[in-house]
Amino acid sequence: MLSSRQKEVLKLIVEEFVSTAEPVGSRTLSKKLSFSPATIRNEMADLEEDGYLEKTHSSSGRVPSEKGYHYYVDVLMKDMDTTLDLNVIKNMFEGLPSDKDTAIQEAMKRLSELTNYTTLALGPQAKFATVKKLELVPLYERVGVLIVVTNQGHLENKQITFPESVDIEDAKNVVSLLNDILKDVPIANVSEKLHYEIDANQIKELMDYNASILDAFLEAFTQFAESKYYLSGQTKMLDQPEFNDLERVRELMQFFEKNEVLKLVEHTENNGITVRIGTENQVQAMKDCSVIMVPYDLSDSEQGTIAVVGPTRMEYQKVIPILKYIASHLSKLYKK
Amino acid sequence: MLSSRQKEVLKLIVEEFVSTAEPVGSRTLSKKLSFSPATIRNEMADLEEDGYLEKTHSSSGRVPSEKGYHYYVDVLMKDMDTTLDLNVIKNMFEGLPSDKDTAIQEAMKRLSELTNYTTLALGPQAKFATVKKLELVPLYERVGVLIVVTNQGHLENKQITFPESVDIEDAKNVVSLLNDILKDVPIANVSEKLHYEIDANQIKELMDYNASILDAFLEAFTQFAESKYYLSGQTKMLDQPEFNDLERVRELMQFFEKNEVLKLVEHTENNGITVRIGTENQVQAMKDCSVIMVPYDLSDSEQGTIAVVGPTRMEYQKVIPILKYIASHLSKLYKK
DNA sequence: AAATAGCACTCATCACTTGACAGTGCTAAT
DNA sequence: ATTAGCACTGTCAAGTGATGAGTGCTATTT
Repeated sequence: MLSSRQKEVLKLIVEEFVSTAEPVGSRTLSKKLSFSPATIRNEMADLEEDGYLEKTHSSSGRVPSEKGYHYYVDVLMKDMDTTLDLNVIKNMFEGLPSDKDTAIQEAMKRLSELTNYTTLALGPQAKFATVKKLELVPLYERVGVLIVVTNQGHLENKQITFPESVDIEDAKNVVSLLNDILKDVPIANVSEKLHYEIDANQIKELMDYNASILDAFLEAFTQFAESKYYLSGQTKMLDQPEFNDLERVRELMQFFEKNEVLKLVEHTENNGITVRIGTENQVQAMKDCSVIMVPYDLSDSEQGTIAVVGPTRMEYQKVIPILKYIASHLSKLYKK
Repeated sequence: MLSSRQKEVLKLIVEEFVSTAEPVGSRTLSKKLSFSPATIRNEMADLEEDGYLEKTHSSSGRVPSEKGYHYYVDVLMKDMDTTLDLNVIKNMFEGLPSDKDTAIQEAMKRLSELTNYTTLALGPQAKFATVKKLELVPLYERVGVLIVVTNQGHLENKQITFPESVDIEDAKNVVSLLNDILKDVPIANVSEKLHYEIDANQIKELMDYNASILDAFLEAFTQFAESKYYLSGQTKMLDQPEFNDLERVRELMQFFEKNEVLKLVEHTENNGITVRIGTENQVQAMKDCSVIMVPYDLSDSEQGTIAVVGPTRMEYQKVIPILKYIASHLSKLYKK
């Protein structure tokens, strides 16, 4: 258990380091607290022993450790006044497009501008979506587009080229059959359901003579399950002094380029705000970064996640309240 | 007019510099040509006077200028044997997905891996596409999705929320009317046509009582005209020694992040291969980069562009033949 | 006349030293 | 319990000198 003076010191070190990016020395702190540098040094030595602080080299000032940051976020911030200036985020929701997907994308762009950190949004998970309608639009001979509309208004499409042996009218019949079978079936179960019905029912007759149509249909559905995400303000990260190393920048950009970003927001059981600091992210390229994430609801069946990514030396105090606010308001925005 | 020895020297300087990224000195060249360094120096001095070469500082080796690169690409390469090793690009087209869009995306990824440069693909321009079918799928009360399918199988969708005063059955009628009116109309002309018909015809009656439906329709179409592009291997650029400067990297990444990449491939009248070197790109962030681009056809009405982006010190000799090959084969791939 | 050897000169780069500076830990004094 | 004093440690920026690659020019060779 930390003494209240230790808390005070830790808090000031975190805040000072967050704003200056320089290790904090005892002299600096003695100006803000009415104790001499020597006293502060003793407190700092204790905090370091307990793992809340670290030194960059033997005679440097102190820097918060992951544990230190966590204590700040979990304990110290709770006692602080984190009401936020609504003027700041007022324009956050102004004039958002009516289309949900693009609205969230746009909101994340703004959030990135507002915070100067990289933001990540996981589109509403299609997991819970169900099939609303299937449609096959013939384009030209033996080529058509299969369109799947979900109950949430998302859609997926896939061009299908039929083998010569297939009559496009037959294909249309298949689609109309599928429509009956798959209506209101959750996307995740489509594949299963389809296989089941094929074995049991008359589709077999229709499909049997060419399995490739079915494959095309199935492919369209698996594609559908892939989750989409939007990354905004990747380059904000480059403005952080911790990324003035070329090797580091390359590692980071390669991480952003690969589709591994999703790993960052995996395993969020908690349905409030989650803060992952440094190595907690389990990703090499993010070992000195923090991710703050929060789920949001667009409707009863649509849930997504938004996240802010920055250096461990992140303005938690500023970002967390904003993120909370946004998550709750995104929900309201489309629920009514 | 350059003497044949000058050509030889220029060619070797370009190739040497391309592979080493170090200014080329006379001693290096004298090993490859049977002349003494002094002789080479004289030739280099002449080439510099004529603007084909540059020095990085008063006593450095020579580096090709933009003019030098251009001469290499336009003149010297013509005399060279540029038949390419088909084994290398053999797997380029293997197992590409049947969906055109993702196929091109995937092909560009492979091209980026193969060349180690950043690649850019402009999806088939929707400009020439015409409307094949409109569909309105009702989702729940007062909300529906409008789907537009083009003759090329692309589609666009937009969620529309109807005002209370609108009956969704009316909306369906409107769509069916629009279907008749807009069928086979080029996307680019839809807006015009729509306005014209509204003034002239019976839609007015249907729409008049709430203009916002129409606005939603129109918005869907303008959105549609936006061209999509795919950028692959952005970070390949970071492997180039010319980008070992942090400021430069930031500038580049910010350029990639903004949607300005399209500026690079604008104004390509030529319908063969186009090479833009350095400042020819008219973009600050690309002033020491080259872009090699080539149009491709997917069908009579679908045309796109693929491009390779790298430093001016690019392996033109390697990239140009590959790009030519790919462009012509992409065309064949889907034309049959 | 073309090619080359020789030489003085120019820059960039690298390793090294040096001094200023910010900070610490410890001990003794308050 | 707090603080003043002091020796010590590591970082950083500036300055220095040696090294080496490369040039331009001129005189000489072929």
